[in-house]
This record gives sequence, C-alpha cells and structure tokens, in this order.
Amino acid sequence: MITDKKEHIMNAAIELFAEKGFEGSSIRDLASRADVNVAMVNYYFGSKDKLFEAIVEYKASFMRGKMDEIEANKTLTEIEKIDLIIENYVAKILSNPSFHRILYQELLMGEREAMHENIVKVFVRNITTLRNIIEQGVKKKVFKKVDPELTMATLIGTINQVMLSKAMCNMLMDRDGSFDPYTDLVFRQRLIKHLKQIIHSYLLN
Amino acid sequence: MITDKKEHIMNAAIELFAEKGFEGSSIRDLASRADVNVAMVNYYFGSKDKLFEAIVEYKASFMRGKMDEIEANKTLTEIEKIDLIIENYVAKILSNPSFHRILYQELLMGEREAMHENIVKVFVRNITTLRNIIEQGVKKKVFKKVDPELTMATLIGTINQVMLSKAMCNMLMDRDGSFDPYTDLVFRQRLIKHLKQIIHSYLLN
DNA sequence: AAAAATCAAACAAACGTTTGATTAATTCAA
DNA sequence: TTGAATTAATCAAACGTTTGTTTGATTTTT
Repeated sequence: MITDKKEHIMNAAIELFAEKGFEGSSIRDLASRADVNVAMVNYYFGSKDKLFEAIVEYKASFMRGKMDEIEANKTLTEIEKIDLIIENYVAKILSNPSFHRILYQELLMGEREAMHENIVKVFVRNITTLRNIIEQGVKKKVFKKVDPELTMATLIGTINQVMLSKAMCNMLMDRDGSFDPYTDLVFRQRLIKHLKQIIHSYLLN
Repeated sequence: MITDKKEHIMNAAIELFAEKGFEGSSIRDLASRADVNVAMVNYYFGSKDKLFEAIVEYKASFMRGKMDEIEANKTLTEIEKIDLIIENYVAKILSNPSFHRILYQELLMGEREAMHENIVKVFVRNITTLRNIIEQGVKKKVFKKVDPELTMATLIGTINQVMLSKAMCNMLMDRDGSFDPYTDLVFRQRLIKHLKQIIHSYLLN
C-alpha cells in the first residue's frame, strides 16, 4: 500500500534523482529534502535500490499513457491515431520531466539489470503499439513504406532531445535560463506541431 | 601533454564510465581495469573530476566532427550538406558509443555545472551550424519553411534514441542480445537511409 | 645523482544501513 | 469513555564499508 508518507518520500526522491542521478544522490540528502529522518527511507522501502523500484512501479501507469485506448479505438484512422499518440506522449513527458529523466538515466547506465529490463520492456511495448499502427497504415496504402522502428525512434528521440537539458533547450530557443520550456504551453504546441508536420510529410503520400 | 599512460587510463575510464556512470565508477575499479595502481589516477590527473574534464578535452575535436569543413564547402548545395552531416554524425557516434554515452550521462545529471556548460556549448555550436544551413535553404526556397531548432532535435534525437540501450535496440530489431548494432554496417546504412528520407521529405518541396 | 613513476598502506569523509530507545497512534476490554 | 496494552513511527547515534585522496618509501628511468 502506498501511504502519504511513502508518496511524499518518493516524490522528493524523483526530484533529487533527476537532478543528481541515483548514484549521485545520498539518502541523507534525500531525507533532508523530504524533511524526514534518514532511517525512514529504509524503514518504508527497505533499501535505496528498492526505493527506486518502488518509484518505477508507482509511476508505471504513467509510462504506458493512453496508448491502449488509442490503439483500440476503431473510429480513428491511422494518421489520427498517430496524431493522438504524439499529443499524448508530449503532454505526458513535459508534465513529468523529472521522472522521465530518471528513466533515461537508468537506461543510459543499466547497472541494476533487472530494473533496466523492466523499463526496456515498457518502452518496447509502447514502440510495438506504434509500429502496429504504422504497419497497418502501410498495408492500407495510406502510409508510404517506411522503417517503422526508426520512425518510432524519431518520434521519441525528438522529444527526448528536448528534455535532455533545459539549458540547451533555452540556448536554442534564445531564452534566458529562468525560462522553463517544459511548462510553457506555447513551446508545447510548437513541439507538437513540428512532430506532426515531420511525421505527416514522411508517412503520408 | 598526453602521454601513452594517460591515454591508456582515459580510454579505460571511458569504457567504465559508459557502463556504470561517473558516480557509479570507483577509482579502484578503474585502476584494476587499466591495470595501474590506484594512486596513478590522482598522480596523472589530479582528481577524479579532473580526469573527466581531461576526457572531454581529449575527445573535444571528435564532438565537432567535420562540421566546419562541410559548412564552409561552397561547391555543395544545402541538401548535400545536410546529407553529409547526417553521414558524418552517424559514423562519429556509432564508432564512439562509449564516449557518446558519457556525454549524455553528464547532460542528464549535470552535477558538475562547469562541465555541463562546456558540453552544452559544443552541442549548441553544432546545432547552430545546422540551423544556418537550414535557414539558408529556406531563404533560397529550396527548403520548406520549417522549425530549424526542432529539426536539429529530430536529427540528433533519432540517433541518440538508438544509442540509448543496446538491449532496446536489439529488441526492436528482433535480434538477440549478442548482436552489436553499433558496429554492424547494415544497421548503420539503415539508420542513415531513414534519416535522409525523413529529413528530405520534411525539408524539400 | 636527479627526476619520474609506481607501490602498499593509511587517511578522513561519506556512504547505505541498523540499532535500540523514545514518542505517537491504534486497539480493545472494562 | 477510559486506560492499559500493542503496534507503528520517529529519532539520534553508531555500524561497517567504500569512497577519493595522500603519504612516504621504493623502484625505474633519465
């Protein structure tokens, strides 16, 4: 069961890990940020590693998003599904930037193998869903014959690139450091528009 | 000056950091891998942090690639320049996967601020170069009016996505874990082909 | 003979974790 | 509703490791 206290610690941990990385964050630092005693982390979660696992499980549904309902919706055309996935994916990541960073830190290291595989699995499932939609569109000849796996890499990769570094993002956009592109609605629309345009011009005849 | 010994330690460090991350790697582990005494790292580099800085400087020219000569070449059209940058960038990253991972680990954590800024600067310079080419193409009306910054994010982001996790990459390509996509020439060509196609269909009229 | 490189050993600091005492909250018979 | 009994939560302190780093002696190179 997830109590208020556990949730409180997990949320503090997400922010801390996103900033300093898992290995770079100490339990003492976490405890001080969350304003709890150092022993509380091990009391509630057992260990630092298990805290990480708890966070991933806690946010697991977030990772999948609305992929299932979009895929299952029979009133939508393939390109409409793609557009919805773009909107959903952008919104999901931009509104959970810290957790997103943690996931990619883990992918980039992959020390804890079991955890690594867990995360990869969810990603692969998302990618497979999109691949199915693309392949269906290709079959119906509304899409050009494309490389579905790398198309998915383009979609996700573009968003990730933007999420990599707020500093880089702001430099590119000619904004000063105080600007937060992730919460800015104009920037979100700009990202969605770009993704739709590039994916449309690539997929559609 | 970079001696053989320093180079030897740096190369071992690049592999180790890429696997376990900077914080996750201990100097003792590094020393044992490089088959040198623990004291040698501090003897040659001063500290663990300075070793990291030395690595970035050591590989700095790699980060820039052939961007300058491609941009300066006046016999090339804009789209030819883009194609060359794609080929150069893919080759560069696929043949230095470990260093590439380290750079992105640093971007994703960004504890050491000065180092973080250093890396961002080189990235921004690369991105600016590509942006100039795109904007010139737009001006000449050989390119459609596109979002140059996010186009760059798409190009880099697609490659990065593939580089994130060998495990994920192999799952997507229906390969077993023993396959190394980064050294496979067929895969490299596939990636280049996809990038050219998607960028062409987006940029060209 | 001087300088550079290597080594085992030790350093203090920081780490994740555990302990045992103490306080707060909950339970339940009277 | 009360009050003792039980459980849960919190705490400062300490545990044993591991960390990056330094030392001072020893070997190798110049």
